[in-house]
Amino acid sequence: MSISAAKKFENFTAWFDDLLLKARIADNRFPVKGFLVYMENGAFMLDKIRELLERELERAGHKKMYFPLVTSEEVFSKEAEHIKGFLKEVFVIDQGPGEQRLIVRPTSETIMYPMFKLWIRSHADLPLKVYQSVNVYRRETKATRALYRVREIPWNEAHTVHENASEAEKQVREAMEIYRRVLEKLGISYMTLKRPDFDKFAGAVYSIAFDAWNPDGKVNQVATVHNLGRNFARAYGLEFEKKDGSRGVPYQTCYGFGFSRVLAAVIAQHGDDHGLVLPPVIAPTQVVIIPIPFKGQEKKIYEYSAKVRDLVASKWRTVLDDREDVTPGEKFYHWELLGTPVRLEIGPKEVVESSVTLARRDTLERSKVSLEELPGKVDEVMKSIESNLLEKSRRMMMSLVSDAKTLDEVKKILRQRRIARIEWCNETACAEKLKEEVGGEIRGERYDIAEKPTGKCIVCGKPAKSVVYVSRAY
RNA sequence: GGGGCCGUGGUCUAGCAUGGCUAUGAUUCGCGGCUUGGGCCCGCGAGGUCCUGGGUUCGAAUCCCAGCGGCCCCA
Repeated sequence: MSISAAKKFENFTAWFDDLLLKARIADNRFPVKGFLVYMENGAFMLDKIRELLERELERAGHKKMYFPLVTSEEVFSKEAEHIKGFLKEVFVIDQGPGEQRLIVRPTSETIMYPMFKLWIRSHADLPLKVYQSVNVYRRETKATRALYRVREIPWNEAHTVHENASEAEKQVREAMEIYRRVLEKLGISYMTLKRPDFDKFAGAVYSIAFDAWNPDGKVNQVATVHNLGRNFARAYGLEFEKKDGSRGVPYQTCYGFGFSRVLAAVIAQHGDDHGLVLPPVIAPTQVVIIPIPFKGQEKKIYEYSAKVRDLVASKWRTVLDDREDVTPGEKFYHWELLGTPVRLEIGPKEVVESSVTLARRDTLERSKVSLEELPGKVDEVMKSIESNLLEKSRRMMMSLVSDAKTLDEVKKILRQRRIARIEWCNETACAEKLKEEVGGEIRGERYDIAEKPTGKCIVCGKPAKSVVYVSRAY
């Protein structure tokens, strides 16, 4: 039994924007479009998400570096497809008359790869695996949305260089696995989709995206993994000496993970009518203790509450909410809004029994726990919340997808704010027609499992070549 | 890229059509009191470039133009 999450499905935008501000995650009122202020809870969670990801990247042998914010127009323009994809949305710094203009990174290929050229001499320098967690900047022309579509994008980008194509291919799988682990820890469910050619990263051989479900039916692309082949390597003159003494052009991959979109997914997938529901690993406060100080017994209750706090605070981020001008009921709502996973209520009864009442945020279930059992029980509940969030989110993801055999059915599914699975002939013309007719776009075919088409293209009726997913998107 | 709607204390909002009193109410915030197992109540107080700039007018939150910002729909 959990609280209703009806509000976010009824009017997602209002629910979400209201929550961002009330839960002190982000303030969208900064006077420049597409830029927002991350307040203490948002900043805290972004940092935690970053730590989770960086730990995984380090484990897999990536090295952290920091590259400059800018490059020159000339260097930026070397890879033809890439510049075509990004030129319209880069911010440009005008240094004044006679000085070259600078490009602010929309992503860092063009900034890193000239350096890779200097660093890579032989096969012994490969594989090269580096990453950085920085902001990138894109001058979005469409409407911006807090966390989902911003112009200052906090993310992590990793870039790798390999001797041959199969090593690069292997790297793609490693990247997918890293992202899977992090998203799973956060209870986020998603589909991994290989983007159709017309929608792949500018300059890539192919792109795989992590599309997380969203209550309004517009999928949220939280991460992408790209196999770059040798496109950039050729454009930026990367070369290395092979074991046999001959020279070769290396293969590259890159992958990006959007912290603000992942945070948005956490909020959107788990939140309910009372506010945030946070996975323990990123919750700014993990345990809140609420004393219920009856008249004449205040001292006893506060002292006991402090003792309980000391019992859990060494392991969990704990707050004893001993404000005296706020009623316990109001505190319940307050900490539920903030998504605090575990609440311990302490009144006269608990003091007498040497117990606490434990309420978990995801289901709001309450139980009595003795003091001796408390530390173990808290650990257990935290684990249970983590797995419950993931499980619930996965069930929702599955329930959102339906097969469609006609464009009308696709339309109907999208109108229900859901995701359609269709068969397609792989022709761009059909993709465009479909987009025009139904208002959603082909997001790609599953990467994690092979889905074989058995029928005809939903648009033109010719034999289908792939099974793809259609939805609206941020 | 095209179209529509909108912008009033920190937040939400009335007023705008048909220009005219000290800009409405709630919430929030501060102080005091009372309460405390789900947003309690009472008193006092604070808080406004009515998005910005220009125009029309004796007079603009209100009408007109431009810009900035937000939301929705279509492509």
